[in-house]
Amino acid sequence: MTLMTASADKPTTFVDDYLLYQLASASQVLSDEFHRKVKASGTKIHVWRVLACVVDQPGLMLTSLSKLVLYEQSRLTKIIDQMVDDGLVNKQPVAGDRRKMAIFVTAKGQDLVAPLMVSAKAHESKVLENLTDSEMTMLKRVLNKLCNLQT
Amino acid sequence: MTLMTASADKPTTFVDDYLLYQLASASQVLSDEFHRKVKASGTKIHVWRVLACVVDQPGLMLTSLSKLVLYEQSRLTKIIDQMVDDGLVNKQPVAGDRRKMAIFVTAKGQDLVAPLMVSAKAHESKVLENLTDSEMTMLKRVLNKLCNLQT
DNA sequence: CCTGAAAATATGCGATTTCATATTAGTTTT
DNA sequence: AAAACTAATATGAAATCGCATATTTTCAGG
Repeated sequence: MTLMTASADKPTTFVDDYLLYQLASASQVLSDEFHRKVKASGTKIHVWRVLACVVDQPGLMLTSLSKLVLYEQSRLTKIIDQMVDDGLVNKQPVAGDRRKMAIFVTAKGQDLVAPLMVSAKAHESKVLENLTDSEMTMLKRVLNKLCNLQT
Repeated sequence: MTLMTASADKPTTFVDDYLLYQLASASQVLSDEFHRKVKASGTKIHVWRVLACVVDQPGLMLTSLSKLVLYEQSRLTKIIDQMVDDGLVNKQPVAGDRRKMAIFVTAKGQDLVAPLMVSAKAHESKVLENLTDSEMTMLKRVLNKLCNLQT
């Protein structure tokens, strides 16, 4: 039999042994925890997310960035426009294709995101303290594997 | 040194080795995949989510259910009210505390959710085919551990 | 090059979500 | 047993999101 993942004594309910629920739950619980700090610092969650991604991969065009950030394109367009207004990022036309816009972080955006990235890594470390080294390594490896299955 | 999770050759970018991003990404990518099927069947995502949870743990009051479903309370109130109108669940006053409402699935709700749960498990199986048994076991165990850390 | 298809981004609007707070009910303290 | 506190749910207004679609530009075939 294949479905005996959880503790064998109590008959497992649906959601507790359903991978997509477990992923959503772990993601939400842990993210909410950190998001409280982000909000406390006066930054909106989506601004944090976008900045972290733009810093990570500067110069992406909107569509690619929307895949990285995991936000739908039209939503990201609106967020970016707002962030441009706020001086956090800028849109540069791409030479050779006048449709494309490359997104870069500004100095102001850098200043905003830098401490948050430090804080994010600190929070992550705290979370990971609860796992063994091998658990952590395997978790990250498996998560990456899962992400790259997308059909 | 502690932060060497990803392949040691390419200098890892921030998000790719950041647990909260990996969790969010895996969750979104895999959920979106299944959500396409849910939408195709004409059911809203949040209706699917709530039904699966109510079937799983019938009779929870709104607040407890909102924690299980991972939806904010006032949002769940509105969703449940709509679902009551649609005959998918019902709210029963709880004896002994007139504030509380216990949520149960109706026969119509059952009929709607049953095939989706089968489909969900089938989708999960397909996803899990890409992992070894020990990877799967450990993944689910670690995810549960992470969820229960919440401060 | 002209036409039709595809890609990248933008936009309008309806629907959903969130936030703060109201309301009602139970609990505790004195 | 009144006052103050806490808990459970509801509600209204503002913000956000998502869908469908428009617009502009590039690409591919004949």
